[in-house]
Amino acid sequence: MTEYYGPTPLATVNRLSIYLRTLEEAQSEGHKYISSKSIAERNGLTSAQVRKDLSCFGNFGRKGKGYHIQSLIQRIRSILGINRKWNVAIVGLGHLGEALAGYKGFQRSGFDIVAIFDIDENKIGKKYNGIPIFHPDDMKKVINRKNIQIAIISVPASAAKNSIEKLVDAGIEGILNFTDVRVSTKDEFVIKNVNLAGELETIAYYITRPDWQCRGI
Amino acid sequence: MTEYYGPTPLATVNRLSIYLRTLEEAQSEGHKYISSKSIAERNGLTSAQVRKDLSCFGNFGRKGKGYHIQSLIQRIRSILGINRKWNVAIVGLGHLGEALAGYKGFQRSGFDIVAIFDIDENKIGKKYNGIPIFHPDDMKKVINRKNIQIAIISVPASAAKNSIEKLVDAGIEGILNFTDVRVSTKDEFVIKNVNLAGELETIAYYITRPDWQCRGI
DNA sequence: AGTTGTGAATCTGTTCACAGCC
DNA sequence: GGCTGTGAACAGATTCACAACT
Repeated sequence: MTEYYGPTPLATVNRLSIYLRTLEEAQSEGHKYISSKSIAERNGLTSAQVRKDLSCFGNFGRKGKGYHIQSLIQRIRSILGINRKWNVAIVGLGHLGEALAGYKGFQRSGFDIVAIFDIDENKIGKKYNGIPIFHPDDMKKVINRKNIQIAIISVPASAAKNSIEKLVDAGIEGILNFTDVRVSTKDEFVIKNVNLAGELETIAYYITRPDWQCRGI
Repeated sequence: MTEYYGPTPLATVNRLSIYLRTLEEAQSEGHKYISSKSIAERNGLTSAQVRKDLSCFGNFGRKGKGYHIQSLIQRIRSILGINRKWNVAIVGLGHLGEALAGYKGFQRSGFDIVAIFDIDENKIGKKYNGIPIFHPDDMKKVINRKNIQIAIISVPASAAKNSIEKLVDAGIEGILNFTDVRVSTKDEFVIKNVNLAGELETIAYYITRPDWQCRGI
């Protein structure tokens, strides 16, 4: 029996979210236990990979039986750190910002969007989807007062760098960045970049080169 | 000199989009040449990685000088398959669908959104952002008539599986999937999944475990 | 029989370090 | 001196295969 569960592969962390959704799905189908094989099949993975991923965090399974869904859900939520509430801000209320502010999936994982920042004077002081809108100059104040840990950036590329600096200055802990801008920083925060055009470009690449096959990416 | 540029690492393909944006940025700053070191620094990568990535596709650089920006942009666009137009459909005109339909970044890379599908009778026959809205039952007809290669799925999870099946049946070549649903398929199409809640969950994980350090993800 | 957990083997991707060219 | 391109070394992630348990 292994006692030390050391640095976890980044790839494993990314898959935990997928496992969580699979478990919730299996539970809603009325299952009590699920095997690594079933988790794998539902996601186009191998069962060995599922077992190895989960074994990074402990011995959750029962041989011959599989994993107890209810308790594995709790475990994964705890591992991911979503067995609590997170306060989230959205910076930039364009189309994308509106979509993210209205996205139901965030609430379900314990992410509460509690503030929006935008430079449009017509929006400031009002609410969108029940969420108050502030001027970016008030970022530090609002982030501290509302105890916001994570920000989602959906501003135009030209405003991105400045927004990130302001957020870091305000003491934000994590940033989900939807702009093209990439920061290389030594500061103490976590940043994850999502490049929407890049996703389509990757698809175009694989369509163009069907021989170098790679279906699910 | 290597003549065969074989199966390219998936990770490399993903970075090509980043390089492309970096090159466009450097060009707009007035540069003619750029070194692998500069590309790397702008993105928090190593210069060796940039060189190795680019060397997958040919010898584009000039020793002692760097890469000619203008021609490297053309090369990468050609490699990615975006030196042409792609016709794209959006399936599901909720908040996210609207955001994607209005997203400027797609146009810039040659992705034209030419059709939207939604079940809302009040929307069908109208336009959003100048893009005509159709009933999903007409998918096969519209996709063929408008020569659509790629679809973006932003429907509720409950409708996702059906939408994917309809798209594949209509002969779609690539799908960008924003729903939780994962398909494991043997069919001849490329699918890429983007999990928005999962992105935030990964951030929560790394905030919760600051010791297992990993800043830019 | 069915399934987990895991060491070993394999595969994939990154970094090093330097020859070769400008 | 500066920079690319790349083989070799290294690190990371996946798959194999099987002992152990129910």
